[in-house]
Amino acid sequence: MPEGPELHLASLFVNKTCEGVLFSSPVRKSEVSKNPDVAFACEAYRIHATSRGKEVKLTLTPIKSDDTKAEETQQPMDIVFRFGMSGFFRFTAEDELPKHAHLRFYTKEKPRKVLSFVDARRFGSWQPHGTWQPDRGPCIMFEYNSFRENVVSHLSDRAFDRPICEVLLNQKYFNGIGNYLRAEILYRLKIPPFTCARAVLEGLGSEDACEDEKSVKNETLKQKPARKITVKDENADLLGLCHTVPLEVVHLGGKGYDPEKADYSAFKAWLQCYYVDGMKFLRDHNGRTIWFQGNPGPMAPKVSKTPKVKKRTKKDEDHESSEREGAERQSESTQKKKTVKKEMKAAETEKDARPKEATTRRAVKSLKVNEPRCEDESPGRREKMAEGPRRRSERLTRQNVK
DNA sequence: TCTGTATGGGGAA
DNA sequence: TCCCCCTACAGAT
Repeated sequence: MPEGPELHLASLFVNKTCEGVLFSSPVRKSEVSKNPDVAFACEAYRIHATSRGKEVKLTLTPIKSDDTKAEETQQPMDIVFRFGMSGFFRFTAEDELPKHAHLRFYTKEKPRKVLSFVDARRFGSWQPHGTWQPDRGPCIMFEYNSFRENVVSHLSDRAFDRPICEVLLNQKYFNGIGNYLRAEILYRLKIPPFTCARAVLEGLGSEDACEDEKSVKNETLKQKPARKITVKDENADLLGLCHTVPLEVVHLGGKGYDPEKADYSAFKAWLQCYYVDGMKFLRDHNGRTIWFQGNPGPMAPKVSKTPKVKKRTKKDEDHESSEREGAERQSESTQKKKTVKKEMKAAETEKDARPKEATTRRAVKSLKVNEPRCEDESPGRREKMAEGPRRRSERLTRQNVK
């Protein structure tokens, strides 16, 4: 689900569903989550959400009653969330608690309802008494001017030595851009993804040429816009699109990128490049898939990386007789190391044990080598890969309709 | 049953 | 520059 637009839509969802709702402590955390407990003692409090880039802040505000003693008064608390790959909020009845609801806020009113932070993969995190992460830059959507200024004034930073597609994921400068947004933005401007970022950004001003248009868009955001916002690509530069393209997703009004939801179709139709049939894709230097059209650009990796093919260790090299054999052996040793670790983990964790056992069995048995693949040269596989999530989402949509 | 992939990012070397 | 944290799913075998 979560890039900047999804985080913002999540904050809108919280504010809409929790408007006028009183909550009551304790705030409960799942057993399995490694995130911190939220110690917030209050008989009645309200919840309000704000977003900034790829973070959401929940503010818990106590409601004072007449018999509350001054020394017992709970101060307001901010909890800052990052959603990882699968985080989102849901508001349900207590007996309909979603699977993987790792942090739960209960209503005061009975029968109780629950605002849950749901996160299947548990890559998400929260911080009680949290603040916006200091290393993250201004929000691409709602701090547009300072976002531009932050990029333009730091172009000498070595971070900009890298390909533009990789720099767009650097949250120090592009707080809110994620994998689908970088593909969509570069596609609109027909910028080869592996062009040096500095070369692309040099010459852009800290002031946006289309400022009037932007303020209109921000204005419409407060209400539900009557018409769809479309970007005039010919007028906007790359930094401009880093602002307007995510706002288009917000204006779609659904949940953004979330194949599990029935209203996913509007988002899917909005995508022009990411996972779209006929588009090319490559692994970038961080092992993430970049979708694009046309020329990949001069800084494209020589060999597209495959996550399963691990780098060889010195120990492995000592025992090698040839490059190929060595690579195969290393792959085995890496798998074995993983197996040991996973076995230990499976033994110590009783909750969620079944999937882990399956993983362990898999790891034990799978000692064969995974041949490197070059994705952009295998159209059959590419089509299948592109098709996968579509089929899945269509199936899920059908299920939802039922 | 096995493999590969997925909207992110912290931290070790 | 990597490995790792995790679950769920599609497709291959």
